[in-house]
Amino acid sequence: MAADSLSRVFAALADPTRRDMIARLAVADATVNELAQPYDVTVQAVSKHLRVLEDAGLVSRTRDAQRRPVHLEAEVFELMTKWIERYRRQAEERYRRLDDVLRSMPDDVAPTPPIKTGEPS
Amino acid sequence: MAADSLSRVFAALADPTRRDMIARLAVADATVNELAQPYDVTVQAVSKHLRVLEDAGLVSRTRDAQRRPVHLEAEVFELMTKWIERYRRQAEERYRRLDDVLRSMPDDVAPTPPIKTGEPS
DNA sequence: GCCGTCTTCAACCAACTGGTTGACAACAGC
DNA sequence: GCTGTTGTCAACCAGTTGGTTGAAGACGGC
Repeated sequence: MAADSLSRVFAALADPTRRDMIARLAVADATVNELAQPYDVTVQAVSKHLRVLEDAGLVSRTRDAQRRPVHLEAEVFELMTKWIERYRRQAEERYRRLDDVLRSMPDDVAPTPPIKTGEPS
Repeated sequence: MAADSLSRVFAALADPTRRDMIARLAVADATVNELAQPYDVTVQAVSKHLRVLEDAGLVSRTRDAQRRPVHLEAEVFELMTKWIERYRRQAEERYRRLDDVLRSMPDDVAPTPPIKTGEPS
């Protein structure tokens, strides 16, 4: 299913709790317990969320005794912005081009497909 | 669940088929049938995908007789880029600041802060 | 008015998700 | 060596998702 990395990243960020964790990790690294604090869920649930984020490459976990500090890996964001920007630009350019075409179109070229109707000759 | 708009947008883009549709819609508007052509799924499945994209505000559908041309709404992309860029910048700045601190830190200053920040021990 | 085309609606199904509880592994400290 | 803390693994459950088939709605053409 969502095997490709882009799908994993988008899916990971589709959850508000996970986005909030990202927001907090942008400020400082944190342990699983610390991350779990503000939410009304078990530590296990948070651990699962972190796994999703880790699989998406958005965070990494190191070892510090029995603690597992979580660290934000912001580079992956570029993957997304690249994808997004690509199509945003493409769409924008298309609109621009379409505008030009419409503006330069003489009256006798109707935008109505001249298929078998009262033929516009 | 994914009630907020940001979640809907991310979730919508977490599917490769839907991302592919976006890519094609960036080139030109298309009908449901046209969109369904390349994929090995039923038209109904594609219609469902389009509903997800529409709910996320990524596409809009107009009426043209019994056809429903699908149109890409690229503005929503900004919502995402804004979110992403915010935390990417924040994380980057944090790393920069941390770098400064480490660089300017004399040996006799213990790196143990009163609050638990990501201290590299 | 009927037919064919394009599209959606409804019901159903398998798989995934986000949550739970319970057990257990790893480690610091006493 | 026990004990407490931190975190993960496993099994389970309800709800969502992405797909299917079948029926029906909306419309142009004849």
